[in-house]
Amino acid sequence: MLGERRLEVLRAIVQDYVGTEEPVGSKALTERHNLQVSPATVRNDMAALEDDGFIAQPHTSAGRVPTDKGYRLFVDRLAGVKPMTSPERRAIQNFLDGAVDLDDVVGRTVRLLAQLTRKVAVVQYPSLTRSTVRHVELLSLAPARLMLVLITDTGRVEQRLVDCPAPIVDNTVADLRARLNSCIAGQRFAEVPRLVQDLPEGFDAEDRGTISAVLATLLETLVEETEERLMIGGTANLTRFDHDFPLTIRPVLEALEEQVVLLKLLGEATDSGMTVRIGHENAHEGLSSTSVVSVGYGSGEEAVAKLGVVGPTRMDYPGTMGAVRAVARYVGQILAES
Amino acid sequence: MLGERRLEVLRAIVQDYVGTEEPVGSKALTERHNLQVSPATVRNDMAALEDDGFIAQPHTSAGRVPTDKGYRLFVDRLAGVKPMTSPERRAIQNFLDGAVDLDDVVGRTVRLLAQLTRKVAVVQYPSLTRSTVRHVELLSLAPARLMLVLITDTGRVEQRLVDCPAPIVDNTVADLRARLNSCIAGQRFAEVPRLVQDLPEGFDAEDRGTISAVLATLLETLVEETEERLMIGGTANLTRFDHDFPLTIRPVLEALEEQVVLLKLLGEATDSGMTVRIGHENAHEGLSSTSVVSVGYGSGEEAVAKLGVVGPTRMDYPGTMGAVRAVARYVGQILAES
DNA sequence: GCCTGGCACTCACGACCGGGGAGTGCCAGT
DNA sequence: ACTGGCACTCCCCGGTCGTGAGTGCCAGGC
Repeated sequence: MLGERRLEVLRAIVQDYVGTEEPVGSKALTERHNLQVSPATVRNDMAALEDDGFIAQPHTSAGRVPTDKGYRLFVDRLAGVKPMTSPERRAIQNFLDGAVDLDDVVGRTVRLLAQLTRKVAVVQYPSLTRSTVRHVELLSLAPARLMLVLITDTGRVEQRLVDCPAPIVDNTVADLRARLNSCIAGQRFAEVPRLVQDLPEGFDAEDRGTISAVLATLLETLVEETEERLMIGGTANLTRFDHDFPLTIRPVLEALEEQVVLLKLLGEATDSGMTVRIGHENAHEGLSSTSVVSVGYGSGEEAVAKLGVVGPTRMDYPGTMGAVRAVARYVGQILAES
Repeated sequence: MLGERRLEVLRAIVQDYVGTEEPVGSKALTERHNLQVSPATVRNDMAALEDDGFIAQPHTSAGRVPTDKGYRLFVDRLAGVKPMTSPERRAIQNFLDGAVDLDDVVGRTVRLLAQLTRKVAVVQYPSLTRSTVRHVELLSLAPARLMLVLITDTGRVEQRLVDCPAPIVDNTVADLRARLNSCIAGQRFAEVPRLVQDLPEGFDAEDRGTISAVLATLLETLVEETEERLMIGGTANLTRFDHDFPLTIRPVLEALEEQVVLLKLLGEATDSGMTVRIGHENAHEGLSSTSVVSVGYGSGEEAVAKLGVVGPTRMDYPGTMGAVRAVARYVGQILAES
């Protein structure tokens, strides 16, 4: 049962608080925003908003501060996504265009996001689950030792050593390489296990053990590398908001070092659209006074990975969301080109 | 002109200060360490040490604190390297033994160092400059597009796309691959430019452009990848000593994000033995109240890369140096095995 | 019924103050 | 050359107090 004006008051409180970093009072509100009512009226609205849990006061007779719930309402109903200006867009594109390989793309993206949002940036490497195999290479390093190299369409390269149960001749290796490639090149990872299933049958019995070892390693690589890697940056920005939370910076840093936590964090984001997790909505308690803005990105229609930023709950949501969305788009483009 | 006892006093001051994190006074010193003299005598020594710039007092009539110069003398002449206990050694070895590939080795090393020293850990990827080529692979992705994959003896894999000036047939690719490998496999990177110099001459004129492109890319890769990558971890440990430097943590984080700075930092370390850079000895001003302990590591005799930790100048130097040295040794072993 | 101005009340914050204590420098004595 | 004594310095800690922003509530006006 929130009146239109009350929502307006909440919006004003969020905006002012984000700007000033100080609890905002009724008088200041009426002055800065032209709500056409008196402070007293605003006070009534504030009392109501507080009853509903959207705002809170740090101490009796201090100004009001938005709660997690208040921010939630703000992002859901009151705030749009602030689009980037065209100079900004150009800067993003220019910066990302200079990348030479996948590591560089991810590295640049992290730096860009961190700089743009002045927050901690997290970028997941493009996932292999939805990727396709570009090429598989087999090299014999020693009579009974092979190296398996897997190249994906996102430009990622993975290599594994394979110890063979029996020596294998180069011709067989070449044969296996050719068959493997004709079998799975261009195919999605998910399809690979099915496709290689019958492969050993075309070979001599003595080589089958080796073939199986190779295939086992290949499948293992596909699974293992589905556990994503990620890159983070901009941790120095944590100090930008630490005077509010001198105690909180520690658990945040700790959480950021645990890849598992971060992957889960990004993973929670729904595939389509942007996800904003505010304060206690984050499962990890070290992040209970931070918000996470994340979005999927990809070279095609589907998202192949996620990226996002971690900042204080008191953040400029529209601006941050705009930056995150813009960066995600351009990274997608870059990946599609390469 | 420092008497034996004065050195002893300095050592005691450093040890106490590192332990208590508080300026240490003459009385406390005589109590905790059995210097067989009275506080007054110690005061005289302290005055002399202060005149020589080894210690300082934060305020008049507070205790003394070691200066950078004091720490320097301490590590140079007063402190040994504290060896790890054998359970610790075993733990290190066990932890590192579980690594599956190079990334994993480096990742584990960073975590281990950070945990062991409770400081920020920095580990450089094994350098390619002294590495040897294990294998070069060439794949044709499209009629006029090749992929070059370089595999090193340290298990590192680099790939590059090569756009060919003219289409090239698979046979030629295979031929080139074979010749390249027989030419440079097992050779040091530094030798490669000389070795491949005459390679194009064995091929048809029409393919020479492509061959040159491939070789150019190969050499470029060797150079580019000599610019090292590195991994850092344990930044959460910064908060462990930040109550001393609440202002300083920011520039430290910033310095840590600049790979260039870090590489230079590690690079300064001499190849043999451990290097300790104390406070202002570090070129980067953001690190002027931190010390860096670094050492080279490698699979053979020579160091292929460096690793180290960054912590407050007030650190347990013997213990830290012991941990760093031990980790470097075991990483070297692991690399040699793989 | 909703909005407004007025009013008394609450508290965080910063300034000020004063005692206690750890530490120092110096000096005279052994 | 070392020691004990002594006066001095100054940080730190706790308590007090004034100020000001902000609040809740109430009575009155549109």
